[in-house]
Amino acid sequence: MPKGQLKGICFHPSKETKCVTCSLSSLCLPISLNFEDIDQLDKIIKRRQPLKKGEHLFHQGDRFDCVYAVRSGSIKNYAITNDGEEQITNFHLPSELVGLDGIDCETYPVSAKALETTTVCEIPFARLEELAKELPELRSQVLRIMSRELRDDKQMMMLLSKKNAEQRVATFLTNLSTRFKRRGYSPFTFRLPMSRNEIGNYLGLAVETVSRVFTRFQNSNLIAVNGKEVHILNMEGLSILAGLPDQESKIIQEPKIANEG
Amino acid sequence: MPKGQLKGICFHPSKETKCVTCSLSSLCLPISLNFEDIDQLDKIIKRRQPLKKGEHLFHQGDRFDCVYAVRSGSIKNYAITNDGEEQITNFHLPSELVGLDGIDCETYPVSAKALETTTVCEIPFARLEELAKELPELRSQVLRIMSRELRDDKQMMMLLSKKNAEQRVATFLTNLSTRFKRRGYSPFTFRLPMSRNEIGNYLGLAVETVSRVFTRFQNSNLIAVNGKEVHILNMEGLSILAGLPDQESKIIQEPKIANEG
DNA sequence: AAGTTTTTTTGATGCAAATCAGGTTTAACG
DNA sequence: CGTTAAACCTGATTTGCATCAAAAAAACTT
Repeated sequence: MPKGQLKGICFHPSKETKCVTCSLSSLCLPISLNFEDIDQLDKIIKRRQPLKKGEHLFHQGDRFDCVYAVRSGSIKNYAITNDGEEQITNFHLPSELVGLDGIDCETYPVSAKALETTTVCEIPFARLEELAKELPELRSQVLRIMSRELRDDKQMMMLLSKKNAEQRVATFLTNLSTRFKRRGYSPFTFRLPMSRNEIGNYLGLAVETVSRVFTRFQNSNLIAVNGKEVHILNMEGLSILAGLPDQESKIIQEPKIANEG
Repeated sequence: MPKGQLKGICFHPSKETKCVTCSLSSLCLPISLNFEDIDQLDKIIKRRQPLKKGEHLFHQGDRFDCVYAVRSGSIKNYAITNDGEEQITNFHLPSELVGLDGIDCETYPVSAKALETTTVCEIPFARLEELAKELPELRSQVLRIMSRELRDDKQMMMLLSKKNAEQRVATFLTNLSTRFKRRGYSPFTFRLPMSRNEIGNYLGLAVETVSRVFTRFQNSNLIAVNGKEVHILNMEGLSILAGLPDQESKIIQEPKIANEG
């Protein structure tokens, strides 16, 4: 399923890769940097030992010092709520940045945990800010990434406040599909890195509901599921259920009212 | 109820104020800038004519060019969903920045509408980026503000996926109270700038439910409501219902597991 | 490979909140 | 100022999903 070496096993990550040769650079921080600038960025980045499934990148409350780019595998962000429950706030796939919501904090506001064997690039934030002084492109790239995350969060808020169980799961699957596609994987066939429980937690649904919706989707030939393996059989049907993407909704505008400026 | 001139009526905003003399500067962009730097920031900011209730600051789909700081009044952000429904994504009070989620977009991804007579400072984003080149403090302030919004969004996601109707409304009221307090208003007595409908929309509840919860809170002497006027009678009770703030939750940590790094 | 734990699935039941319906109050406006 | 529309409240009913319970499947252990 993986194309190229996206998911290549790298036990010596330090010597293995540089941003310049990284297949993810077109989706990650280096976007829109020239070769020289990428090289400068590269110098401040540390490649860490791969995390095993269940290991933490950082804990809620740890001193904030770095942001991380996922190289392979996947990460979940979660917080512990007042009543001691886990609440998942995000899943991160390769090329995505983890830890941005801690920038103005002493400590990370959430924990980050590997869902599978995962490699990351560690970016000391202080040095990133230093470097950003000289590289306007890098600066605006950080802003763009954060702005995108803001928009994704608003989308998530809409999902949680307006969509029913089927729409939520359909949105989740099409969203994952899109992200896999951009990373060079098949948009139709992929392996879910997270459990049903985690999907439910993230989507504001009970595990049982997630399971039931999966079964229903299978019965109506939208998808075929085998454990964590998912095949999307009817992408259009799934997309319609999910609620069409943003382009469409932009056409629909609120009718202008009399007292309008 | 307002203290000082926070909510002062200003029909000639252009000559009226500069960041240096603005009572909100300690909450807004100029934070941590010295006098000279504030002056530079001031030069790129335009004070617009006040918006009347219901007027738009911008529409979803308008070309993105400026972010705005609310000076007085309040703004709601909303998007139109695929099925033509309005979905409110945020309310903005004085000193808060509007439009940050459009930074990496051609166009604003949401609309912004005045909930009452509202004055804003208009900040052309291109010029802000220019200025940020020379002012590292300004740069990190923008990052901090965005990072904070990210965290607020995660909080909102938790509210929407885990909290029941009473907890949502309690959270909403205590949150507003805190924000009013920081801005120099009473945390116990304030006027809701938005309708029950808008509260429900934002909190993922039906209008009727919001209304019922208000009544229940009133019956249990947590608050006294008269239309849009709210008095908080038992702040502690309300806070407990809302789920205690972040400090508490940081103490509770997930028990470390065997396979931990 | 047998045993143990965890995850997933399926069914039955209960409940919180949505929806529906009606009445009341408040705001808007000619 | 009176008329109309919008916002708000309250009760009755419905319903989607959570919860409870328990079996089946998968994933670790030894």
